[in-house]
Amino acid sequence: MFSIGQLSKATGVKVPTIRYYEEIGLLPEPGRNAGNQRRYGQDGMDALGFIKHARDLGFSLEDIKALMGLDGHLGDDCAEADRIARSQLANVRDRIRKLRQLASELERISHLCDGGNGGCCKVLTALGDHSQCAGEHE
Amino acid sequence: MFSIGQLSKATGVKVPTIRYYEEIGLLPEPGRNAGNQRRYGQDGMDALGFIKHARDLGFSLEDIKALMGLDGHLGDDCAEADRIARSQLANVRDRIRKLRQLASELERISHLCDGGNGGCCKVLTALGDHSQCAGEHE
DNA sequence: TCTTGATGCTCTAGTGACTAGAGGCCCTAC
DNA sequence: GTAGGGCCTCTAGTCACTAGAGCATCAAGA
Repeated sequence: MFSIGQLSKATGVKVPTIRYYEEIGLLPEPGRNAGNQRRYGQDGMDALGFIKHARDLGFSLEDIKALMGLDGHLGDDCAEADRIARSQLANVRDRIRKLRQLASELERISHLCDGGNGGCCKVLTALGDHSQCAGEHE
Repeated sequence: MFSIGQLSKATGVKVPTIRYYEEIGLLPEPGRNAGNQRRYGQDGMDALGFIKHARDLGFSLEDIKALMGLDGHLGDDCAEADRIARSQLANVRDRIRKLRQLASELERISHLCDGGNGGCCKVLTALGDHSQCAGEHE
């Protein structure tokens, strides 16, 4: 049996966050000891590990709830789990694409200040004027 | 003079968002007409354009507030504007790096389901087990 | 056994950047 | 004059936590 603090250390999820996951129904309510403190078994550890990993991969708590719901009847809903994973992948790729455009524009803006005091300060002007941007962003 | 709705259409910032920016002191309070409705001049339009563009570039409202504060005394604080822009660039690059790792892991996980029913369903298992991951993420 | 300090408990409120809705007032065009 | 769209304020909700208050419990050492 693990205390909430041990669970936290083992998974890297902070204590208040664990209680929050329980509150919103993501993590099943564990048993309590005589002093009303939470006591977790291996299943609680596994569930929290699943959540942590999926969160690190950028899944929303809503998605994770759906994924965990599938866990009971795996065979049938493999397609559903796959769908969620693929949609998350598309999401991540889209974010990368947008961020690349932002980075290139920020580079352009930063270079305006390279010469020291000479061409300064075009940074604020560039930020105020989208028409100077090479491509579309957002 | 523009109404809040006209400003919204021109800049692409939603009406409640404009009021929100005013509430938090990012956008200066405009004048009002006889019926207590906001009326903006070109300066309001420019300020909102600046905010919009900087938001699209991923700057926080806090950063934008700092950037706009510099506007009055540009010469001196070019260095500060440049510092904020560069730190934002570093930030974006870091997010891209992390997202690339996530994408590659998500690709790996998605491929587990490629064969249809054969190897199904490893997706949920993979999500639950970080030790299967090739690299570090987050 | 007693004490001490870490850990645990519940509850409320705050974060950032909005978004939604209620209930009412104003403006413009017909 | 009236219809309907736009505008007003205010409150509360979103997501995924985070912080703090004020108190109870636990484990280890004296």
